[in-house]
Amino acid sequence: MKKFFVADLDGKLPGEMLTLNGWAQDIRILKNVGFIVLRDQTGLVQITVKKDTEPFSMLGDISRESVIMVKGAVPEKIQSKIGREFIANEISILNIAGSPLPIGIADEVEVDFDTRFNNRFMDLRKPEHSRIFRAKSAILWGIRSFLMSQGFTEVQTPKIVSAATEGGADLFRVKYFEKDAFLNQSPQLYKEMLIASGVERVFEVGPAFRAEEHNTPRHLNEFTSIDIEMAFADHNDAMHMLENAISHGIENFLNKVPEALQFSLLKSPPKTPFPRITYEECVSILAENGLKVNKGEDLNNEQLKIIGSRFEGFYFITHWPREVRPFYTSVLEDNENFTKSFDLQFREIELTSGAQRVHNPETLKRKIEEKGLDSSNFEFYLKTFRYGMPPHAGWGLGLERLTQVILNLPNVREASLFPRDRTRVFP
RNA sequence: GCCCCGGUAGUGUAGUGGCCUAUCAUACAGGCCUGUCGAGCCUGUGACUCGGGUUCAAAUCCCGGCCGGGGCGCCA
Repeated sequence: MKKFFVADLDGKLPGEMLTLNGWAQDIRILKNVGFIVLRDQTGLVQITVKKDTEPFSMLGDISRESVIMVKGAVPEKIQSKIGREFIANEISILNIAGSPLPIGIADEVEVDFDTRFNNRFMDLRKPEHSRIFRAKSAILWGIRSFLMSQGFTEVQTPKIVSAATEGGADLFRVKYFEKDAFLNQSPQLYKEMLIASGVERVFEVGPAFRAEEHNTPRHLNEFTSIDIEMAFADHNDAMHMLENAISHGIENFLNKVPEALQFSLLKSPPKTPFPRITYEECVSILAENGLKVNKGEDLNNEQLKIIGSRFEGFYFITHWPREVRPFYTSVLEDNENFTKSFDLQFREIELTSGAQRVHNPETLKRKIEEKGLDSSNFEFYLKTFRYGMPPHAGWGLGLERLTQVILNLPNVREASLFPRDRTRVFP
């Protein structure tokens, strides 16, 4: 049906009869001429309607945001400030838009988050909102193609599960016929089971669910997790894979999305390797700033801001104390108080958590119990460690948070088409 | 889970007890206008989150509900 896009008009010769489809963003009727600003996913064009032509009489019937088809041609000389112009010979209204609009598109009026998300389909007609998802798509595509080039297989694992992955985060409970089940908070256990299956490098892009009642600009209750797991690898290998994946994702975004530089915070792919700082070094820096971190304690937001201010962009915090890491995290050979783990940070925002994993089944069982969990609930998982499990490492990367920091969005909800937060389950 | 803040036309706002018959912008309707482009000018339509209370009088004060924004904790 649709032959080409508005942006394809560039370079077309006058006189060639063409058909455009799109939304009538604005209509201006003067005494002797009329104009429609037509929008499609590629941009805007001014449709010029001369008084002596047949479509002039119907201009008044076209409401803003109506869907129209226009036949015509580009003029000899473009006079519109938009930079694209099209002289209409014939206009058809394909679907009239109601009025008033729930959100104005051409209006220069601020709209609250709540109104925006209640009317997300309208909100996304604004290019500054829809382009976030073109960016997100391109970032993900770059990461995906990089992982594919490194011998990874993309997998899909269950989101309805019977047991908690890590015991920490709260899970959403669902009815599963006569049983209780949960929405998975992470594909962690399944990724590791696939390592035991002999698929040496796996990744998954899928939803993760957290039933935490937080209300912040960086939390979603359903988010997209990019998760990898690789056999015969340690935490350093996993960090290499991560920084290169992110760099490729950003490179693909900057190269493939029109006008990416205009709205991206990052103007070029970040240089690898990313800087690394250990947890103990962070504690020392904070001590110099008069902030005390108790032994084995996580760093809070205030503390992460201070650490983050020392770096331009992405950086790793490595060797976290064992107390703040899940049971499947392996510890350093020469100091069991610290782990072969890392977080990827951008300023104070945590983007990734990763580690080398425990691969010895007895150690793993002991660590599950040390965390106060019932190891019998993890038998399906532990079993896969008893018949030939390689050493392995991996990470989970939050796609919405990554998009948020690359585009410098004030709120992570903007990087989710239909965000799920503490109070929103609609639309 | 704890704490703070907010809810006024379709949208975004002004308003802190009587001068509110509620401000402004934008949208919408009608009119004017030699090509406009955040068009301009004129006229008009349109709103106090819900329930209870205080008061001679409530958009305004109090209590509760509903809805939202944020901080902490926790996390990706």
